[in-house]
Amino acid sequence: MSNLEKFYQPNEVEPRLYAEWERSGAFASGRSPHADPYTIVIPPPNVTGSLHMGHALNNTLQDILIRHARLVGKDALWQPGMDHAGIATQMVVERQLSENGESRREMGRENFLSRIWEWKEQSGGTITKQLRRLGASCDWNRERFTMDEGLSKAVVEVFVKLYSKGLIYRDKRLVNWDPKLETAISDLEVVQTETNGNLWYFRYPIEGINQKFITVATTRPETMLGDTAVAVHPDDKRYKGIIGRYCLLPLVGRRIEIVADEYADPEQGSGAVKITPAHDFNDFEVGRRHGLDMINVLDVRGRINDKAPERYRGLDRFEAREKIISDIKAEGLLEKIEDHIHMVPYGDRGGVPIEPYLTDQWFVNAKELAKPAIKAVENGDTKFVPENWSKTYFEWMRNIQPWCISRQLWWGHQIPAWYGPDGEIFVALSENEARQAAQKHYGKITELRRDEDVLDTWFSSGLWSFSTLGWPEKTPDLGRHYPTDVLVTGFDIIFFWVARMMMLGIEFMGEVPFRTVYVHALVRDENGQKMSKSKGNVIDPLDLIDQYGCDALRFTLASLAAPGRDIKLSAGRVEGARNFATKIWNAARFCEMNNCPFGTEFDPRRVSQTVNRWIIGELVNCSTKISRELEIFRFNDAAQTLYQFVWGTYCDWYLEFAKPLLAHKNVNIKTETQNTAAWLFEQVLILLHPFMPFITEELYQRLIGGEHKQLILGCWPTFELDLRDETTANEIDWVIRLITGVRSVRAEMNVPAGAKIPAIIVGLGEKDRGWFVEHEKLICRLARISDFSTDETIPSDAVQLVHDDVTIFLPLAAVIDVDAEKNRLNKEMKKAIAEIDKIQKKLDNEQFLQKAPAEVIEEQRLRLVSENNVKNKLALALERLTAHQ
RNA sequence: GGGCGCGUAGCUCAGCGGGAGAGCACUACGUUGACAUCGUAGGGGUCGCUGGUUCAAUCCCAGCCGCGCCCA
Repeated sequence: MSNLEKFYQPNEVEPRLYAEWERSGAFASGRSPHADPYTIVIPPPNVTGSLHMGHALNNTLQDILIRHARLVGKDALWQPGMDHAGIATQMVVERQLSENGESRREMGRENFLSRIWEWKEQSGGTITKQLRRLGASCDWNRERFTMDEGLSKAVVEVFVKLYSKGLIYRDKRLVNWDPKLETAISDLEVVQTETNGNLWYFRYPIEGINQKFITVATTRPETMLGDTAVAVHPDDKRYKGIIGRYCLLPLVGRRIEIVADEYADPEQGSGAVKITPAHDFNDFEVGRRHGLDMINVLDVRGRINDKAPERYRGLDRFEAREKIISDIKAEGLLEKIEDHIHMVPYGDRGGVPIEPYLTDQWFVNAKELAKPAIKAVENGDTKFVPENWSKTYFEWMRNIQPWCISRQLWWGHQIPAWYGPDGEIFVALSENEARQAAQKHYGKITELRRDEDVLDTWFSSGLWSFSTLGWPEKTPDLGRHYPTDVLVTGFDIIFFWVARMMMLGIEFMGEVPFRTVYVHALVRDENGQKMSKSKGNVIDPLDLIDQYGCDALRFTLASLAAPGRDIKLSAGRVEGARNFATKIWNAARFCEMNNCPFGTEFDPRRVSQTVNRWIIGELVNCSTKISRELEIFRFNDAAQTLYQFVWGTYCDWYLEFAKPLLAHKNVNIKTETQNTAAWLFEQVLILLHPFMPFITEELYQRLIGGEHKQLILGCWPTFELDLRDETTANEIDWVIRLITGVRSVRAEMNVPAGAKIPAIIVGLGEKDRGWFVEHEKLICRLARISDFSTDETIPSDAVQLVHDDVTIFLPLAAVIDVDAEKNRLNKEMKKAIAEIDKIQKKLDNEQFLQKAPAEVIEEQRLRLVSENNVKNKLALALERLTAHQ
């Protein structure tokens, strides 16, 4: 009997084992100070976040790498943590406040921030608990947060240094402005959304020519209040005569010049385009080229400000749009309205259309920082896997824009800049230093005002790869774990995060932050749709864990993680992986029932039984493959290799082969097989552990007993390749194919599965005779043969199976349908002949013989011989059948 | 418009120069003492289309058709 329950119970096992791992310090790095370090920093999830499928995939892959590294004896560090998610967090807490009728402005900055910290303590970081459910073996004692003291220090340090090098500067530029959140946001946080809108054609009167107009088309009429020019293409004949003249801006009355600029597209609309430099990125450039005024007509909330005529002031931008249209119409200046599909930029957090908005902000000179970051990928200091993603990286980096890093929020790292009364800027590590600098500058103690803005969250997460290791202190960790080995991430944050870590890592550490960037795909639903709340097709990884167990989910994600292709996830797939877990569990029960002694010394070299030697050889193959596949991040291949080996080889064949040996009366044979089965299973558990940590740990501990250490801290097997011997592999392959062949014929002939039938084997040569003799009993057992005769007298009415050089006769006089049997043999014959034709054609081709490599030719010759062999045997069989008739 | 990628069995996908593969689904049979969350066997593919390179193309190249994604 077995001590193991009939089924594996993930819900019981997972929390128990995880707690044990964590408590025992199994995740902690630094346990083997002399081993090579292996380091991964987690892409920090938002403090507001909760686990979705993308996280599940991302962290499963990281955990596989980390657990593998740990098992191969490296000093593995998986550095966990979260980022403070400036906008998202502030929104969450503000929403809470408004439910209580409070507002952040009323309570003031300090109170608001302490409320956020309170919130963080209570409900922030849900995701780190969820990562535990995923089995993530992060070194939790080292968990960091972008707003904690050390990381904040790093942020200030970086800001000050970059400022002093001129790489951070203050500038008045157009930025993406979110009127709902009242802050600048980054280009990357803007989602271009296709929208059904209109194109309004307005007629602007030309000054000095009665009743003459120039027509401009716009998708945003309200911006006309800030127009400072109309542009036409210099080659556009229609407008040649009026370049340099002025029009009178309707409703406003301002004189604006008609300028020639190639930005105006003669094909678009009327060919003339209104220019609003303060409210459009393209117009901004035109404005710069022509020295135009930049008139900002909106306030921070997107309402018309007092730069506009009185009657529009205070109107929301969309109310203003309506009013302007109707006013223009009333003046008879509305030429026409067309339907128009165009892209409207939305803020991805606030969800409202963003405005290009002219303000003073802090910028990073990204172009400068990008130079070495581009070079590092060009010369291979950092490699992308799949390699193709480097193109995306280059594309972005080579066209990089100044990075606006200031945000008009309260939650975040406040910018370490102070202003004097005259606007003089003092950037310093502390207020004290700023004061001293100011005193020096002004020659007296001067009141300073600190910049109220905070930094973009990505500014601090850009430092993640070294700030988490203790920088700016010169910690031993920094020397040991930087550069990290691999960054595992989705392609969607190559720009946000990877690029910025590259730039900042190189700038401050003098070296790339990671050797490899492994970019995985997106997880979609089973129809290939992106999962989204609005579509209602979100699959919650925690639900799948509840339903099928964590290992099943992990194994599924790993199997589907083929490079360069998105993952279509369905529950059916996870169910399959759950079944795999059950299979593993039952293999363990089998070993246990057969008293296989786990945890004992075993020397695979001292094994005598062929099937035992064979499975050891297969294991060597399997483990070599997996090591290689993990090394090159082929998670899907590694998962498949494991699945195939455990289920298709170990369970389907080896355990079946082992059954008679486990019941053998020769104690040596029995013991050897018990030992082999147990040892092999232990190796399998280790190989599986990175993918399926819970079931493997559970079985390891249950089977091997308390005094042994945990599997998580076990030792990844390495084998000498000569443990596998090809002769044995060929031998068992011959046996397997023979058994399969007999089974196949039986099924086709409708022999009842339970019936044992006799067989005659003919044509054994020296080599296969030995194989046959050794495995006869096994073949009988697995092919349900009552007994074999090697008598050369050929029975007159039998089904004939051609197997390499031998023919097997199954005397099935009673069941044989001669025609059906003829058909069967003819079908095989046809196949053989087709193959022979193909090969013969090749071998008859002079060019082939001349140009193909010798081993290819030889291979074809061998194939021809063996196919001919089969063909002759089949011919013989057909002949016999006809004779019988 | 620029860039990246994908069209291989009913579905999801590996393979990517020399014998078309896996899982799931499907069909038939099956309680042989690990496992029905299982076993055994089987059917099913002009590898999107058209050209080219090559002794040889699902694989390389070009064009086309269909479908995604990213950036403007």
